[in-house]
Amino acid sequence: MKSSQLTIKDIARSLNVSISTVSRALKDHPDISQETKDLVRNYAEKFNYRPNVLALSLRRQRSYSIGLIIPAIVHHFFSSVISGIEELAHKEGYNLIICQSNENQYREMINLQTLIDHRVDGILVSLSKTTQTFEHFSEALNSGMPIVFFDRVCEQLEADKVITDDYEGGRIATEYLINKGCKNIIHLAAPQNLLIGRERRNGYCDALRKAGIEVREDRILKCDTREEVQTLRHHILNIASEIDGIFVVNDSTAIAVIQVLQQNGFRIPEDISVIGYGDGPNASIIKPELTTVVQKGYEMGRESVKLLLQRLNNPAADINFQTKVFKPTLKIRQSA
Amino acid sequence: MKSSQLTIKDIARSLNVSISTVSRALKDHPDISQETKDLVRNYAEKFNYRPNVLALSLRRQRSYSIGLIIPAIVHHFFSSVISGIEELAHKEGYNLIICQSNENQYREMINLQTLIDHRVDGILVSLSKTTQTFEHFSEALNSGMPIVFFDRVCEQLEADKVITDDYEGGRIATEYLINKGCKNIIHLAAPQNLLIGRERRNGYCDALRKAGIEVREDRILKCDTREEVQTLRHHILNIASEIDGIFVVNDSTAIAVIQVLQQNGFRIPEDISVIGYGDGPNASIIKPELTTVVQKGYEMGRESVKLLLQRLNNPAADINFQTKVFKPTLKIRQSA
DNA sequence: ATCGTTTTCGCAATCGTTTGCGCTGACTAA
DNA sequence: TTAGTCAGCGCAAACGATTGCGAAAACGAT
Repeated sequence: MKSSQLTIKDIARSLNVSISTVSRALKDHPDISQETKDLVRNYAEKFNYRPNVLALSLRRQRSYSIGLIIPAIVHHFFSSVISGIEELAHKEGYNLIICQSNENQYREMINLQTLIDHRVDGILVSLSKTTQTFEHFSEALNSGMPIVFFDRVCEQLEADKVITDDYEGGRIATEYLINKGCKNIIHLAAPQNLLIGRERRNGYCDALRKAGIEVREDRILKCDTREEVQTLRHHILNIASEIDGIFVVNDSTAIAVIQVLQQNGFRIPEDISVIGYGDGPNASIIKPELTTVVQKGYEMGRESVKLLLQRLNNPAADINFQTKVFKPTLKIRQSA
Repeated sequence: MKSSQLTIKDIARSLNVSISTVSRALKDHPDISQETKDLVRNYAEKFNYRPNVLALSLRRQRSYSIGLIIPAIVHHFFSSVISGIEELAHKEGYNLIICQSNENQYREMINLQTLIDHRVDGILVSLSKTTQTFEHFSEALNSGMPIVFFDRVCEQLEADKVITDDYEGGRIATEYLINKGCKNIIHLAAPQNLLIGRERRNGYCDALRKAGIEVREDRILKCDTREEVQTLRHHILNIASEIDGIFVVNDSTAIAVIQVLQQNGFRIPEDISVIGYGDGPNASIIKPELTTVVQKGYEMGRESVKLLLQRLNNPAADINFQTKVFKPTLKIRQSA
């Protein structure tokens, strides 16, 4: 079976011309006569010749593929980013290799190495939660690999970045709660090693301060998954009666919190208002529908590719790294 | 910058040995003296030599990467399949190239060609909704490309397959409704060109017949997205008062239906029982929580890779195609 | 008939790696 | 001394494609 693919060598042999003639004929090189071109092209078409991308990449020293390292595909935000990336990448003739880090620094490092080994032309990265050191990335950057970080980026790394203004996101969410009359607002936060975690938290804190509300450390809980909500269930319920607002770092955690509170007799938003972050499809499934900060995954994906392509298509000259910032907005529904 | 990666040629030059010696030293070939081996290996390690995967693939005529064609990453079922695939594939040293067809036959064909062009060793496919012809796949199969179809498969194609027993799924869901006392059950179905669409429908029909309930064509609606629910909104509401049960072909559609019904005063499950299909995370967010047929995405992904690897690792001898069938179960919650 | 041009094509190197085979030199055995 | 063995290494082809350069025809001009 496995009649392994037709090559220009095969065509050359069959047609009694040289390999180079076939190559040139296929790409319409002026040195080749029309007659020969037709001959070669008809043959190629008839037997469905397809160039070997591997050989091409080797020869050109360019693979026309880009790598993506993402914490987890199952999160709606990330899968919508992927859609944006794919869309544009394919349109520009690039192929996408996707790797999941599963929120694990070690896997992330392996992924990075894999992509480099495959000689991708550039890499798109959203950091894993557990990533604490960044040498793997700075090494890659220094060796000349173009990398664009998106959403979960790292301040210390000098590179192109695409982010949402998470400080702003935290601020507008919290201010909305304050304006609604909330006085005792807690924050369920992402790990603070992530910039997005710090920024959203800072936005929350500053909004409180600006309103003259004391910022209490015991009202900021590290809690950004459904599972963690279960772990912190008792603690949350203990303080639930003293609070009237919650700003949660992502939608699925917000939903889990709402469920726990509802199960224990708290009414949302009458007793406690809740705001999420992300605006995924779940936000409008939960009752009450979730008020949340909207994050534009698809657009961020596209923008990341754009930045990467800019770098790929320009000579190494441009050393100015860019950071593209998306402004978050608040989608007001029922939960706050 | 772009100090393009170190090659064995570079090492050979620096160390004043031949290229072949470097190659052999790195892979512990007995012909090379320990001394030389150490020399080469130390150098390689020190300067972080990494073999060029492209060159290797070209040489070996094997890329150690497998392709995946999937309708849409954003669906939870598919992203969990991906996780299963990735997990096993990476463990076995294979790299994954993911393509989305976006439920579009043309894109699917492009994806297939792209993967073949990249000389993947094998391909995993779940068909797009709009795919009506299958020559692209049969051609690829005939040319010797190993392909495993999963979930959305095609009867006519002779290949390895991984499916859930969708007939059974439709049957147990419908029987459960019947046992709950439902007499007037409608079915919101997937496109009937998809085998899973036909099977689930047949399961539904047979369950009705077995219970002595007439199968009415006007009670089977083609409707498998949130958007279509909106389109059919009026029709659904018109018949809502005559029915007491709905078997829906997937969770998100089921949820959309519940929302529409609730908005119009129908109580779930008191007035109408609803059963979904898939058991994604949304199922336990909606109120009432969704009773649904569970589909094991992660496991199906793993199994698909297993079948593919079997074929890759065996000589072409084995012509017997296998079909691995997962038995669906019913996750009973509140909506039925 | 001779020279110069132009058209049309082939040779061979190259990308990074593997691998069959042959070669050299040291050593052993007679 | 000579032949044979073997350890240790290099040459070169191969994988599939591109491309600079040279070369063989064909043709016109003188």
